[in-house]
Amino acid sequence: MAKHDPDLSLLFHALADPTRRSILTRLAETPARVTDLAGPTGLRLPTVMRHLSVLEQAGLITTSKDGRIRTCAIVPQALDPVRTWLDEQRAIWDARLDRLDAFVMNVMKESKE
Amino acid sequence: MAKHDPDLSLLFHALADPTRRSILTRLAETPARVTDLAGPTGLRLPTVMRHLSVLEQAGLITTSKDGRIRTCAIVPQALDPVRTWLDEQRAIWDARLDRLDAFVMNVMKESKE
DNA sequence: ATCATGCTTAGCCATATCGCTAACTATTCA
DNA sequence: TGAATAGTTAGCGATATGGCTAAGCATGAT
Repeated sequence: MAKHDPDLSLLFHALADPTRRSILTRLAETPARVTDLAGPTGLRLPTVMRHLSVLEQAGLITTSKDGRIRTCAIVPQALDPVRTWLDEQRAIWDARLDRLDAFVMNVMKESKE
Repeated sequence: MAKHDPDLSLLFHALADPTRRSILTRLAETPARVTDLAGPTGLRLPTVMRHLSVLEQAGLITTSKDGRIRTCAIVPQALDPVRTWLDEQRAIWDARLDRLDAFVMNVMKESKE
C-alpha cells in the first residue's frame, strides 16, 4: 500500500473544522488580529488561539507579532498539496470509471433484495 | 461569518487519516472485500471496519453485501464538494494576492527583530 | 451437521480534540 | 505610575478517535 504524506493529514485535519474554515475565509479577505477573528466566531480567545495554532502548524496561515498585536494571514500556496492529491486521485479514479460502472451496476442489481 | 457545509467537515475528516487515504487509493484500483483491505494495512478487521464506516458516512465509498462478503468501492463524484471548495478558496485567495504580498513584505521586515 | 470463513458487535484503553475559566505577561495609553 | 488592552499559558471536563480483544452471527464448503 502506498505511503502517504503526513502533511496531508495535517492539512485535511485543519480543514475538517468549520470554525477553522471560517477563519480561513475571513483571512482570505484581509489579514486580521486574533481578537478580530475571535469576534465573529463567538468563541473565547484561548479557543481561537488553538485553532490558529492548528492552522499555522498545517502551514495554512502565518502570524507575526507587532507589539502586543498578533496579525494572521493566509499562505495561499498552502493548499497546493491538497489540490495535487485531489488531482492525482481524480486521475486514478476516472481511469477506473469503466470498471467501476460495471461494479455499481452489479451492486444495484444485488441490493434489490 | 459564513456558514460552512457540514459535509465538508465529514469529507475532510475522512481524508485526514493516512490509513483511510491508503484504502481509498487501493479502492481506486479496483473494488475489494473488507479482508482484502485489512491485509495491507496490518490492522485488525474491526479497526478497518470503523475506517470503512467513516469513509462511507462521508460518502466516499459504497459497500454492498453478497452472501457473507462485503464489497467496497469508491464513489468518484464524492470528492466534488472538496474540489469546489478548493476552487472557491483559490479564487478568493488569489484575488487578494496583491494585498497579501504587501502584508507579507511587512511581516518579513518586522520579523527581523 | 459441522466447521471454517467473513464480517459484525460490544467494550476496553490511551490519546486527542474542542470548548471553557482563571491567572499571567507584555504592551500601550492616560 | 497605573490601568486598560492583547495575547498567552495552564489546566479542567466532556467527547471523539484509533487501536485492540473477545465473542457473536451468518454463510459456504465438506
